Amino acid sequence: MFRTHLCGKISEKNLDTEVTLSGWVHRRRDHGGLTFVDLRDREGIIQIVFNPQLSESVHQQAHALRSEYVIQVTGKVARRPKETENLNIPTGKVEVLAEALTILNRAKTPPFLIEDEEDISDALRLQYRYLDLRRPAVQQIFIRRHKLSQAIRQFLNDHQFLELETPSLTKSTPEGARDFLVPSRLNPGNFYALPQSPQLFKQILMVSGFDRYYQIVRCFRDEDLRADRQPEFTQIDLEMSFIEMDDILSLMEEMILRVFSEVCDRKLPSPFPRMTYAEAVSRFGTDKPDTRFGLELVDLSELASRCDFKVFRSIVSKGGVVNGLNAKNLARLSRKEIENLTNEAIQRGAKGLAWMKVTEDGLEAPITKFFSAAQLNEIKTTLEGEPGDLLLFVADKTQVVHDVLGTLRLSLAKKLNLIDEKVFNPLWVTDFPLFEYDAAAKRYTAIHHPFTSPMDEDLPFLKSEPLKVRAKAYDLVVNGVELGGGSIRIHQEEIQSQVFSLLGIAKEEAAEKFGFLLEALQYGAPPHGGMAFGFDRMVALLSGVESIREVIPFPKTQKGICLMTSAPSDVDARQLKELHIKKERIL
RNA sequence: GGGGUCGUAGUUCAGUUGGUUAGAACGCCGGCCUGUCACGCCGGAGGUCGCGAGUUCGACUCUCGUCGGCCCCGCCA
Repeated sequence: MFRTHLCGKISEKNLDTEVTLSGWVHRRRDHGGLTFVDLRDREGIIQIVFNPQLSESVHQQAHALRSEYVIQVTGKVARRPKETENLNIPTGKVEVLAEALTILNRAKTPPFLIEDEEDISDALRLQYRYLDLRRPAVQQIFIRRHKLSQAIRQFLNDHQFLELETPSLTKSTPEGARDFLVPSRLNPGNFYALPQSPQLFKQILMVSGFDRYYQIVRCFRDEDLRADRQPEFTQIDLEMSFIEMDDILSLMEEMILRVFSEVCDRKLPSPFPRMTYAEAVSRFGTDKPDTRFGLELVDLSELASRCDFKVFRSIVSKGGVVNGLNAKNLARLSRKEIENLTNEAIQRGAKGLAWMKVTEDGLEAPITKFFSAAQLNEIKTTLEGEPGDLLLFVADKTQVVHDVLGTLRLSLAKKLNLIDEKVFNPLWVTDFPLFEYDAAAKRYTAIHHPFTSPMDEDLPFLKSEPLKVRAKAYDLVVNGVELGGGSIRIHQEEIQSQVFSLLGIAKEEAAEKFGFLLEALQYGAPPHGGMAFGFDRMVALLSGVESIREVIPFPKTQKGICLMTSAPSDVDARQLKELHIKKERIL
């Protein structure tokens, strides 16, 4: 038997009992006469004392111990002498007096210390991920990840959802992200695709009558990586029949409330506020607003159209907009610092950044001369300017203005320390447009996906003004992070055909690409809808880390490489031959 | 595909205007030490300055290229 207890679980309850522990040597403090070893396992750390008075030979053995050796120790649990208690660790009131020691395995000196605070480069951590994962703080993240998935499963099980599996080797579809392809040996020249999500399958499961489905499932997208994007990631995927939007929003809200409270003891405001897409974009410049702070965008187009500042006036007359943002207390910024803000704006696509400082005497800036006293006062009032504030303005096409000020808003909030890291601000964003217009391709594209149902009252606009049609789609945004999204699906073939034709997908093409779904919808599809959450993002949010790499056991670098295994790699010529694949360098 | 940033001992980092022997801390190795817990003290080893080319009498330092990590744009529910 390797052990009777876990290191971190030893307490005063075990006093005077003999225990056997197995674990890693966290640290050794060799005093010559007396040697202390901190023994670590998943549950924590316990101090082992090697005393020559207890056993000369075991004390001698302990001299050979080194960091990360795997050992087994047997001894009595004893209360520590009063003045030597260590209240920094949970087991700090007791220690184990070693009577026997077995070195189960030696260890090379690790490339970095197995310590929570160690500041190690990402590259090294990922190369030696197994050592990185040994760090207690890192393990906590994965324990939390486990608890979260269990809590979600339990909630969904309690609500009559069935966990059903969908294929990982499936069919490539044209919409959305780039597919990862898998060559088929049995079908020369043909490829499977790894699923971007189980979207089509879960709808078909509804047609089959399973009523409620869920899966915590791996998804794949072959796009460039970001801090919050990995080529393979995990979704909480679910779908329900005979429900409307409000049914699903309230159930999902209940789920989030419950699991956040169970896993991290976090209480969220309830009910979650709701905001339309239009409102989110006009107030925050984005469809995933961080509502933990103000700095909202204010539309000044009307005022701009009647001022003497040519830049503003001409942009408005050409159909653009002018928005302002009050950067509280930033009038102290130097010209250089304002220039930095301007550069940030320009990087985001603005032509420039106009500004005014609010002083006791009113607004001050080179451009104030283009405005009447009344107009200046109006600007100040509208933006709620108080002395010491800096007012920023961007004039451009609507999307550019929103994009620039939305980004600036976030970076200013960081700069001004306006974000309370302890707060979770959930928000439902609803009433998304169904389509957007792709000017380059001269066609409409689906904002969510092509199976999203239009709102009933907007159906008349499908033919006349497609951009006016709103979707039965919804996103859950927390602190500016899009945690999940979903929609009520189209279950009627006629509407689906109309949408396809607007998307420029010909009947034959639609039939070829996802004919199986279209056909299924004709055999009595129930009204249905669903949602998918980014599970990695959820764990990251609950763990307070920026990158989802931190919450994925074996993540890939920005170039899509696994530094531990060196995947992807070259393969044997024979393997390629079997797959009917020939490599050719395309220059 | 593009922009930014970083790369020096096992690790984290410093390194002056381009100057001769590249430093610190931690870690590692050896010794001493019976109440430490980031133990302490003494001593020691450890470097292709990411790689390649160029400029120069001389390059860690300047230039160009290249490789890799990270952040972002494009791309992406």
